[in-house]
Amino acid sequence: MQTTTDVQKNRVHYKQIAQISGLSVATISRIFTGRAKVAEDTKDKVVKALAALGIDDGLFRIKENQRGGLLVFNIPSFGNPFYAKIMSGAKSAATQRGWQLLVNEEHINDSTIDNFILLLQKVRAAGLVTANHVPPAQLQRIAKTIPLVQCCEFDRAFDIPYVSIDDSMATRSAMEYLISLGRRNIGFVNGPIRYKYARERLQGYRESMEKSGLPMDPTLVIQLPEISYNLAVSALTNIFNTGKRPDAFFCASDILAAAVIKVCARYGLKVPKDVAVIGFDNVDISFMSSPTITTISQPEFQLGFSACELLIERVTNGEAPLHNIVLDTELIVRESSQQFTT
Amino acid sequence: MQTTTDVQKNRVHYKQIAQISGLSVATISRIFTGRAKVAEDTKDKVVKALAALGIDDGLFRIKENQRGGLLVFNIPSFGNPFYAKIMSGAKSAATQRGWQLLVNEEHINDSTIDNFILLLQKVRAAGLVTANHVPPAQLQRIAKTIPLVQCCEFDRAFDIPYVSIDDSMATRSAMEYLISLGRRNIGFVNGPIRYKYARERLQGYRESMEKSGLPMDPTLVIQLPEISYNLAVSALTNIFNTGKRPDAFFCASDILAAAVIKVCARYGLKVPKDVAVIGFDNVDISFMSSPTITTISQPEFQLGFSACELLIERVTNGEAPLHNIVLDTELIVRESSQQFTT
DNA sequence: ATGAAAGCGCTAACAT
DNA sequence: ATGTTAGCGCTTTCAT
Repeated sequence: MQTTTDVQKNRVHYKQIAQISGLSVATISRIFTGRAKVAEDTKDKVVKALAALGIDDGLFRIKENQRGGLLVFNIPSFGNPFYAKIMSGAKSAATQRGWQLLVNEEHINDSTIDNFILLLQKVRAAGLVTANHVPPAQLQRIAKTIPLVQCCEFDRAFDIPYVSIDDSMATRSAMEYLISLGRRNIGFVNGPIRYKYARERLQGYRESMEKSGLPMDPTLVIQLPEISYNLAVSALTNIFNTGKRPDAFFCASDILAAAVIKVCARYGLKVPKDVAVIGFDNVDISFMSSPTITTISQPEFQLGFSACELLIERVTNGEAPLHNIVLDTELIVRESSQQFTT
Repeated sequence: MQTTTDVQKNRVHYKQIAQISGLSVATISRIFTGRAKVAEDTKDKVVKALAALGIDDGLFRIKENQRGGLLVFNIPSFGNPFYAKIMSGAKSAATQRGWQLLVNEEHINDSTIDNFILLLQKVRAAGLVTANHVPPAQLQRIAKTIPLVQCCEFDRAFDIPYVSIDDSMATRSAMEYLISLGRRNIGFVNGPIRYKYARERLQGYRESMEKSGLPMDPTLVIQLPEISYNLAVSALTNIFNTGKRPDAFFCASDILAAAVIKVCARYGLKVPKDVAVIGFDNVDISFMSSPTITTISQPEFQLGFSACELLIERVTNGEAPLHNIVLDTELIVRESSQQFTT
């Protein structure tokens, strides 16, 4: 037996297959590693031997086993639908090239990093994509352990490649649109500031307000400790209770935009007439809600796809030159910001 | 070198560690397998040796490596938020017991099964939970390959344990509630009929209608090929275009309920006054939507947790007696079904 | 293309 | 608790 902690029992050994098929263990080894030519006839013998051992997937395993290994995609939360399409994209890229991809949900920080690295070792992951915010110390530690690509959220510090968007620019385009509609008293509902995307969106918001000479009301800038509908509802209720009546909200997530719309309804404010609302991510909720939500669409599928491609490149090509990818976003105008709705 | 396709390079060998630490390979082996006692001093030596080799996670790896292996949780779609909490539950159960859990998204059928089994082999999965509909042939094949537990969706055919709810009963309770509100002309928007849950919910719907002596209009029973908001909108638009005006809809998913509400709004029908709507799953959208959606809540976290527990039991305890778990559901009444809303 | 046999990495049995 | 040594499974080399 080998390294494994031996949880999987009843493992079939080459010796057995060799005996049943009348071949040598060397040939069996060659077949499964795919590192040498074997005759079709010989393969057939092995397939039959496997069948006799109650393993019916022999043929495929033989054909495909020589290809890529396992990649892990880590996300902070299954609950945020933003990641769904990203992972579909990543999975496509992996499958196309004969690699496997599995997904892990974990907030990576000082207290979880040990177990996380253990996980990567245990499954013999060949590479990792993170869509998380990872504190610098942990990021560096991971990068030492395994080929790494950052997706969406990233840190430029350690020359780790990333695939992302320009959050600041995307935010400015949405803000300029809001301002062009005549909105002046614009609030901002943001996610956790430890995320780079949150810092960049905040910066984009500030720049747009300043550039247009609009006064910024700090009480209208909400920093939530996480992307949470309920937390956003509470925070906005507090604001409205103070009597403030902004005429627009830019939100760092569609989920937060949905919360704004809900609270507006409770206070008898019409969206978009009284309050225009813009979200971020173009998640399903943005077109299911009433009114439908104007939002910034990220190329999620492509983000995941490119991240995975980049990772495979790095895993196979050792020390390829570092290159990053920045993809375009798109403002999708829906009911929550239009002046006149049907 | 061993079995591995050798994608991961630069592997550290026990011999190296032994030389640097001045110990024997046997001791290194003992430390990593955890199958024998080793002195703390000795461990320290190894930790230092690992550090010298640029591996900084040595200590933890040593401490924890003796524990469980890898479990895989397979779901049909990342896009359906219903699975988010299930996976959190499963992950908790795994972590508590020192097992690792990764998630895979795959529709399992005749054309994907080979690659899927290859995946399980490649990552050396010790066990599998499926939340998918898996056709009988593929289900049997998987069960031969690896310890298996079914979660939510299941097939009784091959004595594979499952953790689920009573879909038929849950549906009847919702239907009885609708009927008690005086609704008589009740439509049903269902998911793909290949899913057992869809068949059971349809049956529950039929039984309730019959029991109450209500006439069933087959054109008001919609079978969608997948849980899709857009498909539901189209189907409902067709119905409303024919002039039909049911006074309630029971939906096999909150996503479909959201679609009903949207289409009702387009046709000037008030929810719940003109049309009462009930969904299924208590997904986030159900309380974000306006009106909020009455729904059947499943104990998602517990479903995932129990499925994972059951799996670990089966993996470790070989031939434990088969036992299944059926958990309770709860009807959560919200605005979309209440006669008088604020 | 295949087998025989040597080599390698890991584990287990035995001795201390 | 640790080292020695035998043994096992897999890969690779060499010969055919």
